[in-house]
Amino acid sequence: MFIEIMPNSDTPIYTQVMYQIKKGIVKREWGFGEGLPSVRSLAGDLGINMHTVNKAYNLLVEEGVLEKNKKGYFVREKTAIVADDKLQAFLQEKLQEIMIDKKIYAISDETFEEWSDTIEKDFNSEGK
Amino acid sequence: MFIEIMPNSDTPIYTQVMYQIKKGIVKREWGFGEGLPSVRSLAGDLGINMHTVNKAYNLLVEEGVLEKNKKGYFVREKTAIVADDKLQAFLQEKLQEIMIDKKIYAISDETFEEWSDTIEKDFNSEGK
Amino acid sequence: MFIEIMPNSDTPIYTQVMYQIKKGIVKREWGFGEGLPSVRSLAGDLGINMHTVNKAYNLLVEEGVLEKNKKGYFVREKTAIVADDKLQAFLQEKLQEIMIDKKIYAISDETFEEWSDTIEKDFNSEGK
Amino acid sequence: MFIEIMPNSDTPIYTQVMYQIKKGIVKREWGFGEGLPSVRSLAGDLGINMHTVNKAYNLLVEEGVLEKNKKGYFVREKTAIVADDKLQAFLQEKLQEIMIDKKIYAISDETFEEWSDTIEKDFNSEGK
DNA sequence: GTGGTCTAGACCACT
DNA sequence: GTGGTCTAGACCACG
Repeated sequence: MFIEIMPNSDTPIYTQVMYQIKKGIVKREWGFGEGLPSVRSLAGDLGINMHTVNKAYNLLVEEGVLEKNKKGYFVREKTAIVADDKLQAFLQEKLQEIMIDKKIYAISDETFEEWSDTIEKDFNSEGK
Repeated sequence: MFIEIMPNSDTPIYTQVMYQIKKGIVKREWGFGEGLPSVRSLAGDLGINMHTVNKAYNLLVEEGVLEKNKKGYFVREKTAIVADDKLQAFLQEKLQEIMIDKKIYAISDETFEEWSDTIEKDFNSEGK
Repeated sequence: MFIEIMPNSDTPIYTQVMYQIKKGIVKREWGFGEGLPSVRSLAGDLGINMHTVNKAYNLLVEEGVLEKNKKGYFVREKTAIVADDKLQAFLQEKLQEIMIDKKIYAISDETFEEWSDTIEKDFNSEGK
Repeated sequence: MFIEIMPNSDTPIYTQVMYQIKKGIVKREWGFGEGLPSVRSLAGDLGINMHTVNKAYNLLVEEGVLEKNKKGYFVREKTAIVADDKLQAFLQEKLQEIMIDKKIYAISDETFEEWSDTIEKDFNSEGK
């Protein structure tokens, strides 16, 4: 799996790590039940601090995406990942924000579709 | 126009104000060239800090949504509002995040459509 | 409120802080809705690190005991504090452990009652 | 005797083993003076590391619950098992924590009694 | 002034 | 070798 971090993005690093891991799961680069790299090794690979990775992992546990045991962190079984009310509200809010910006900046449906397709294709592309 | 602020949301207040204003424009509650409430009065109405409103207004000027002159802030002509590269990248990133969460939490296309429709309807509804 | 930390205890400091805060709520030294000391000031008072207090506060938010907004951390309304299954299982496990030790070490019911009474009295005593 | 280990519990495995053994003694599944399974065989049965069992056994010797001789580990005579100050303090602290949580989460006396009864019944039930 | 993020580095617990 | 805890200190975002 290729995790890319943009240190200068407005998005906090731990959030980026979270999404990159979720993306890896979506792309099936990590199967259910599979173990993730250790906190320290991933931190080393990405050139970031251990605590930052740790925070990302723990938040993913809270979200129900990962689980941890005494050996480390693992991808949880798919059946267990469910969006609670708070997360659904969060997604709806985010969706509304995008739709507002789409209107305000007069981004055409075509452009928007194009973006979606590119992302979707990325999901289905072979991981590294 | 009704601006609703959720003080306990994770979204910063100035961001909420920005989106509520943009939404007002989308809903045509504010026409192009129309003046916005003064920083002080809006802050008073919403019960928030003057600096917060000020920040929201100024960021909207930066984004090209508003313009400022000696009399105050005004909605800019529609033709002038264009998303620059940075904003486009930001929107694409946000779109990717939603799509990742949609997949991870196995949110059905139907549910997603439903959300979009609700938001869309809100855009076309009569503002209070 | 008097928070006492035992740096040499086996119990992690953040756990101690959590229980001291809950105890303060039980003793009604902190009312519902009341604000807690800032992360940094409490850390200063206790002579511990800011991050440790922060962790305690955030875990209490997860547990539903506190809530946070942009101004800081607050005691949540009592009605909202409910033990979920995991927490109930945890308490039952802990209860079983105590009962096992009670039997093994032949601690008399009288001694045990005495301990409970002392703790209960402490709950009802005037805070600092 | 049936020793059940929950690998995903927050409680360290050696602690779980310790309590399961104490529980076995309470349930009189192991009489005083009786020998315990060898470190290797128990570790094998439970599918855990030998060192982990070893640690549990040695800590129980320290606590005065077991004694060790050249032939292995044995349940010590009941009269010899006494809680020292440190252990008493530990139990009182644990008791206080449970009582705090009971109050905070508004767990009723009835529920609590029920839990105690269930545990007590387990103590008196026929072992496996 | 409040919390949030990130880093660097140390020591410990568990298996 | 894995994660957990704690510290010290810096910089930033928010209101």
